[in-house]
Amino acid sequence: MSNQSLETIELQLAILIRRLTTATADNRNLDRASYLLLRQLSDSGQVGVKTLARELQLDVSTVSRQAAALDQKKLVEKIKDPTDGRAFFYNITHYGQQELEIYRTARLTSIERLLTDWPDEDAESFGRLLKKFNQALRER
Amino acid sequence: MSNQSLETIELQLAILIRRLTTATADNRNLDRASYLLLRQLSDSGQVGVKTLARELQLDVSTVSRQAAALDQKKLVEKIKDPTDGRAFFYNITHYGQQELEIYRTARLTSIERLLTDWPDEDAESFGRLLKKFNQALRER
DNA sequence: CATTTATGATTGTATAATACAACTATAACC
DNA sequence: GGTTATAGTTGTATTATACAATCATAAATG
Repeated sequence: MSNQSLETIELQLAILIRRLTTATADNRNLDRASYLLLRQLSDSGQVGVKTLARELQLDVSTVSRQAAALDQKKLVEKIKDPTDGRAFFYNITHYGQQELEIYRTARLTSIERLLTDWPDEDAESFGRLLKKFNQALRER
Repeated sequence: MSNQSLETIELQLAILIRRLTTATADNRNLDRASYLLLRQLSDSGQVGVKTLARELQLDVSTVSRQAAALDQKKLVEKIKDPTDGRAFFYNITHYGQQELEIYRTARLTSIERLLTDWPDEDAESFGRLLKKFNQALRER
């Protein structure tokens, strides 16, 4: 790998993360943290915070608070595990599913706006490489 | 642009930002915020917080605090603007320059480790596309 | 030239996202 | 049945950020 490429990636990642931290701070609906948690629940529902924390690679305490916040807003419901007195399941609610879709669509739209004049090939590569990079981070 | 690409980018960006927020939280030297500020000072030194805030697209108050922290650690020095009683310059110190290099090298190394078996072409594209995306974000 | 307005910077306050440590309640193990 | 492990929550701390208020000085205005 050329050193030039490496240096570009290093700097641009630093910039990107700062930019996105700021940019996504200004939403009134779902905050970024809740978004991924809600997505995860929408997919692999019927799990507790421990499992979610593992899947999302976050501390259990973090997920516990985020899940409590979603519960508060009626986006999920917390159900006692009948077979284990310590454990709970979370289920996304119908309302949660709707809100998730709304938020996701808004995100898609705003990203689409950023990419308006990108060649298809660039958009395709960017998605693929982001995914590949995340994979590498996850396995690290 | 295919909807598939868009959806991939949307999700992978959300994951990336979470991952990097966490991953870079555990360094003892320079925190991420200081890093970009210090880089900026290393390049375009002799400017005050207002200019820095504009360049970094951050609120002035944020930069003011970050700069104060760098000053505290002797990584920069704060100099009164002789021509304007309200204003200051910041200059990176020799020590600051050294620390910046050390930190940057460490970052390069850890990213390089992630990309070990990436084809050159992928690394090159990833850097180029990140930069392009940041550009789009900046101009938004 | 005196008053008002604009500007550079700092500080107070608030919020979001996170981790680690301490704790509670229940289950599993021997 | 006592000890250890596990699911989850809560207390506390840190980092990064923004917005609003404030301070001091400079610039503009009449």
